[in-house]
This record gives sequence, structure tokens and C-alpha cells, in this order.
Amino acid sequence: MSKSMNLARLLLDRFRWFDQALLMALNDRMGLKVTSAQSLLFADLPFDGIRQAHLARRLGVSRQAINELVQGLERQGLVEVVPDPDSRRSRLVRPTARGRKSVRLALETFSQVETELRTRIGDRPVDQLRRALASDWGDPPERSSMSPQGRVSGRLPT
Amino acid sequence: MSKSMNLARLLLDRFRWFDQALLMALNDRMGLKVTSAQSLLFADLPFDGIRQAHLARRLGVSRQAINELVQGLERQGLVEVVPDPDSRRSRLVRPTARGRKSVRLALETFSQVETELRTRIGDRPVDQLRRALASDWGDPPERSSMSPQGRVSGRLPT
DNA sequence: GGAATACCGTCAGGTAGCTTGACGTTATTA
DNA sequence: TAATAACGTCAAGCTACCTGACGGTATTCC
Repeated sequence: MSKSMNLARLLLDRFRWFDQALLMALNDRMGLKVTSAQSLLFADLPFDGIRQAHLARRLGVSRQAINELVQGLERQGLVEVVPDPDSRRSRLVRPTARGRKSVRLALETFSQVETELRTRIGDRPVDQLRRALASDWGDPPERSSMSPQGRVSGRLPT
Repeated sequence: MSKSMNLARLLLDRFRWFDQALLMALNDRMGLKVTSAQSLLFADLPFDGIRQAHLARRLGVSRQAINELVQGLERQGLVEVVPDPDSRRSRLVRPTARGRKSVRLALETFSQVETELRTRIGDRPVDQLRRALASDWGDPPERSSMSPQGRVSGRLPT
């Protein structure tokens, strides 16, 4: 059944496997009601701050989308937006104390979950999985017209 | 840089790599403006029809969500919803002629893209990738309260 | 030095993809 | 036969995106 499944579906399903674990950890252990999109931001949130435009490029979404996510996190007191000392047109998104705790929990969770996965399917497969995923795939084939934007989360949009 | 990236992000990015190729193929070769969510449905669309509730369970979303996607595809003439001969409370979602052509193109594209990937990163890594992804991971750890629903697409929602 | 250009965040308005809740219909189970 | 469960669907609401446009700030270029 899963043997003949296409790689795209498999990749998405496995992403959701991780994502679900993360969301549950953040919810249960810190009472956070972050969304999947917000939680993904955490992975790229250096403690010394980062520009929104930078995050946008990193995640492959528009600056506006990032702006919205950041505002949500700000409302929950997880990040604060401060002036960038290096450039007056930019502002830095930086986790608060509580935010840093969440970021740490998120990273911890990912690593724990990966460890758990190793006990389930073995060290070798996980290493091979990571290696295959992390190697350079280049740009997607079939390149052409079409809009460049993607989705940060895991939904099925445009 | 990508070496230390967490598996979740890697999985999502690679899913998007495939998804983008699919969307472009459907757009360029058939002029279809299907969304990412709709295109994912294709992977699970048997030519002899399937129930919406079945699709919902398969993709891990609500029946209502599927209903919406199906209506979108119906508007574009890609599927038709017909009575289920086996049960009067159910209806079958079945691709039209044009729909079947799209489904075939989608499957073809996935296979071509995978072939292309093999020439880029090698046969072994792709085989290992598929094997690791398709093996039984069991339920996500950290199980607990929280809502069960996930997202079909690739976005970052609740 | 000053003007064009490019980049930063953000407002406004719009869409797709979801959710929960509720309902009528049909099938299954007790 | 009566309760229960499953199917599709309507309604309302939210989140995650998008494009377009704007006013500030840097950078580049004559």
C-alpha cells in the first residue's frame, strides 16, 4: 500500500508526523497555542534576532506572510521586534525570554523525536534519509512560467 | 548549512520540490490551474470512483474540506460526482475523461521527476529515501490531547 | 552631491484551505 | 423497531497565504 505511494505524498505525510509531535510538545509542555506555520518559524529564529525579509526568503514566502506570523507570535509574547542597529529601514525579530524557552523546547523535541524514530526504524535508515534529503537536489525540473511562491506550512494551496 | 537542518524542514522543502514540478507540469502541459491541494487529490483518485469520506480519511482532513476541493475540481470539469450503486447515502467522485488525462499526467510527472532525481543524486540514495519514508514509523511520539486533524497541502496552519 | 534604483516593513483587500457545529438522509446494529 | 453511526452538505469563522501599493531608508551611478 505505501510501497507504491508517490514520494511527494510520503514526504508530506512524514513532515506532518514530525510537525504533529512538535505542536503537541509545545502545547502540552508550555501551553502554547502556536500554529504550524508559527512553529516552523522557530526553526529559523536565532536568539540575536533576524530580519523579516530574511525569514521570508528562507521559507520561500512573501514578506507580508512573514509579517503576519511575526505579529501573531508577538501578541503571544514570544518574540519582540526591535530596531536593527545596522540599518534603520530594518527591524529585528528576536525571541523574548519565553520565546527562547520555546525555541529550545522545539529544537529539543525535534531531536528527541528523531531519536525515537531511530529506535523504531533503525539508525541506518534515518542516516540515509537525512543524507538523501540534505544532498543537493538542484532546482525542480519542468521549470517554466508560473508563480515562484510556495507555502511555509503543509497545506495544499495554489 | 543544510547538514544541521531539522528533518521536518527538510521533508517539507523536498515535498515542495516535487509539488512545484507537478503544478508546473499540469499548468504548462494541460493548462490546468489546479491548486496544490487539488493536485494532491489526484494521487488518490481511482478511475472507477471513490467516496469523499474515504478521501477525507486518507488525506487526514475533514469531509467538509474534501467536499470543497471536489467542488473545485468539478467546476473545472475534471471530476464528476455520481451516485454510489452500493449505497444511497454515498456518492462517488470519479474523474472525467479530461480528469483521467490529468491523473495520468500527474502520475507520469511524479515518475519522471523521480527519474530525474536519480540522475542527480544517484539511484541508491533515492531507493534508501523511499525505503525509509515508506517503512512503518508508527504514531508520532508525544501523543496526548490536541486536535487530530492535519493539513493536506503544505501550509503551516493551526 | 543628487537622482534613480532597490530593499525594508506594512496597510489593504482578496483567495484557498482548513475547522467545528448542525442537519437530513440512509445504513447498521441491538 | 429503535438507537446509533456514517455520508454528504450548509453555514460561519479562522489562518495562511497572495498581489498591489506606499513611504522610509540604503545603495548605486552619473
